[in-house]
Amino acid sequence: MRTATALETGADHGALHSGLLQEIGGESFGQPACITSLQAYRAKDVIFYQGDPCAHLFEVIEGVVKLYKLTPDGRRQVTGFLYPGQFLGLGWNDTYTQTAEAVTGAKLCRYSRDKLDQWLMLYPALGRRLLDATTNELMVAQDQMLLLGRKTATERMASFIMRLVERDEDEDGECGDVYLPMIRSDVADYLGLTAETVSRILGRLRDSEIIDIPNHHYVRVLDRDRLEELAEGDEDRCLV
Amino acid sequence: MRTATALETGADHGALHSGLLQEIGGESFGQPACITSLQAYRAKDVIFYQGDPCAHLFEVIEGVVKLYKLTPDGRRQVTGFLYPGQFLGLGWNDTYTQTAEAVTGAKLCRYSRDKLDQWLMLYPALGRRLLDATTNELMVAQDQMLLLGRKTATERMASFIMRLVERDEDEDGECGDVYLPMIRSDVADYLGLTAETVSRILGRLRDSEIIDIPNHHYVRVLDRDRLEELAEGDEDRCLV
DNA sequence: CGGTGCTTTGAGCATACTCAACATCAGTGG
DNA sequence: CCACTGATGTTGAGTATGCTCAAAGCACCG
Repeated sequence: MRTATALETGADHGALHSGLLQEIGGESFGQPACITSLQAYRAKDVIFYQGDPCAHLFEVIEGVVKLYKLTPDGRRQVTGFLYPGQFLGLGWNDTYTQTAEAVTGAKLCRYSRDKLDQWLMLYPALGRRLLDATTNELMVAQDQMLLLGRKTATERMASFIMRLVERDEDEDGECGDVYLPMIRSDVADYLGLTAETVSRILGRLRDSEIIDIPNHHYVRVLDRDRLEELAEGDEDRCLV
Repeated sequence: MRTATALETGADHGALHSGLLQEIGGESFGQPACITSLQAYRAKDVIFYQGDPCAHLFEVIEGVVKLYKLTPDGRRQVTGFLYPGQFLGLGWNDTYTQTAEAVTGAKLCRYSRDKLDQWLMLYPALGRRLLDATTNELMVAQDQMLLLGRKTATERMASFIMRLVERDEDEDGECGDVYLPMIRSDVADYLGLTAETVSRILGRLRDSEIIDIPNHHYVRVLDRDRLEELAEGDEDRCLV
């Protein structure tokens, strides 16, 4: 397990992207090194398995990570794709309740759960930061429940693309193509569909000239308004 | 056993069930009254609407509350049924992202969000309590995503009943009938099904002698092992 | 009693799935 | 550079699960 080639570039950790530590005062805490270390993963490396004892909390610094759950007979539900600034291993259990796997090459900041527990009592701002991150994940999860429980395949795809578009806009005002680092079956397992259906719907959106698909890992949005309508599901619901 | 009737008058509030205040020291904070007040609701009363400005956080003291989201065209997804000790209005937004409605008569403790914000910086244990509650909700939400995205109608119903059974066992070691305060269409909107399908599956579970249904609001589990198998979905998947 | 709201049951249908074939792409080694 | 390989993506035909629509059965309550 934990194939993770963990290229510990532990030289310059601490400072660079770690929102968590910045929040509670950057380097000024004496030994940040004793609580944190930077880990590097290649695409498809597993960061932890569902069921592993969980001693760490991770923060994505760079790259994209997917979280998923499996049923005993192998069906899979991807519960989220995590981008820089998001946390893995939230949930203070003995073991992880899902598997985390790098989608792209990724760098994660790793925090000791024990230390974090202690620090939570000392630095309220740290607790506040974690609480905000967690409530945010919770609200995203609730949107996803609506998507999985009540939206059609087309609405799910449209919602998914719209979210990525909005993420890019928030991030860097960029309005270019949307990057899909994950493969079709990952998208399918995230949206509660099959890979075939994802492929078909993308094809239909392309034929309707709502999007263009320059290659398998990029989508260009041609008609944002129409896509948004489809995502919200206040209209026709289907296509063609 | 949580009968729906509850509606005692709030003469002796303050002390009784409020986990949040107990955690940070009970009455010893000077004016707990300035931050908290006990509210009573009847079944079907709306506590807040999706879109309302949100000035309060609520804790269920007694009764059952449902949370749901609506699409523009009226489809509904129930995101949770909340029991005593659980919080409504987690998520620090300007407005509530879902509607909260009492399923049974209910008593809620209401906290001012502004005060809570201040207190979070003063009392780390309070932040810790909220963080634990939120991560717990998040993990339940992730289980629900697996249910909505990848389980069959029968597995969804079995999972739902099993959760209620386990809740009752944790609560009071009780092994009697499971109480379903909500109506069929609430269950349907929680499980991503229709009321008809919920009814049909319950009927089939009854015919298979896995459960008995003494009346619309109670389910007796006759074959717990078989129900658990169905819930986990490692076998046949269907029934009959 | 006659409502009204909830539940159950049935018949037919639609959406997304399954299974299968084929196309395309990325990486590898000759 | 090309041929080979395995992984990924697309497309088609037929099917099944759960939905829609409709009607009838119940329970509760004035």
